[in-house]
Amino acid sequence: MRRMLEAHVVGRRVRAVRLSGKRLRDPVPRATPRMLAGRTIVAVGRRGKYLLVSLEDGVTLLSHLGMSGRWLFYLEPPAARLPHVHACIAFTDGSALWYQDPRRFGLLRAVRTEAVDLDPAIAVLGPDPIATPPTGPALAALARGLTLSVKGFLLDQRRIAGVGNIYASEILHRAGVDPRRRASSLTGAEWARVASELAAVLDEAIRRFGTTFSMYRTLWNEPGTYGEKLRVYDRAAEPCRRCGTPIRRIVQGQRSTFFCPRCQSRRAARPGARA
DNA sequence: ATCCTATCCTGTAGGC
DNA sequence: TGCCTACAGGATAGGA
Repeated sequence: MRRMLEAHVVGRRVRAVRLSGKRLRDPVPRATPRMLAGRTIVAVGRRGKYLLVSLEDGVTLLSHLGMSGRWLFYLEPPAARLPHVHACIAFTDGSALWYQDPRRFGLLRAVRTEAVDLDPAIAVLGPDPIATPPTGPALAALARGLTLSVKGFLLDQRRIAGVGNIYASEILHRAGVDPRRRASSLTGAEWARVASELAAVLDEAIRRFGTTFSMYRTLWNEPGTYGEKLRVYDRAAEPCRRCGTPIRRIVQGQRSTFFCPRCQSRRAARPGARA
């Protein structure tokens, strides 16, 4: 989304902003429209899952898509109105950016650019694995002493910022690690595999514009194509693509986890591993 | 500090 | 067809 927004909105000047008035994760501050109006977008950044749309005069629009949020860009906004649109940013050239979010778990607020890192949502984030690809030893250090599961570890944005529920399952399958293992119990070799698969999965998912299995769309309302690459997510009872064993679905911390009980066991033989 | 649970909200799929 | 439950890409407050 950062890359798509960068290509389409940098250089455009905000004419006006309309809000639905509905609360998202937090209330959208009423000052947001007047902080953006009249200013030109100069860059689009990202920290973990948060988008940072920065404008002139040191103003940044902070945004998170939550579970069901999407940004839609229109050269000419449609006359028919969509449901669940909580922000319409109209540009001076007639184009527009709309924020749509049925479940309203997203976040939207304008902040001072110099204070972005102090924003409570941003301040708690751990290292960003795309900006700085993690090494095995670095992950092992972050996990030292923790009793939570390795799946829970990957999902915790305060430890690693940016991995969500789909990619956590995918990373652990590719790394051959059981998601139920305690994070502190992984060997150095296992952390090394998690680190490299984490980087590989995020890289390919980004190149494919994300994973659409229902609601998510790109900036142009098209599905992302990483769904074609999924090995375990949403494939309960289907055969593992590597060994044919039925994929299992379990629940960890109220979130679904998908894994192959054979490939992701401690004894599993792994491709490329010595016998 | 770490962990676990419940909660916010709407839409959809599947069983009956 | 309607009615019901379960579940969905996330983060956080509050309690143990």
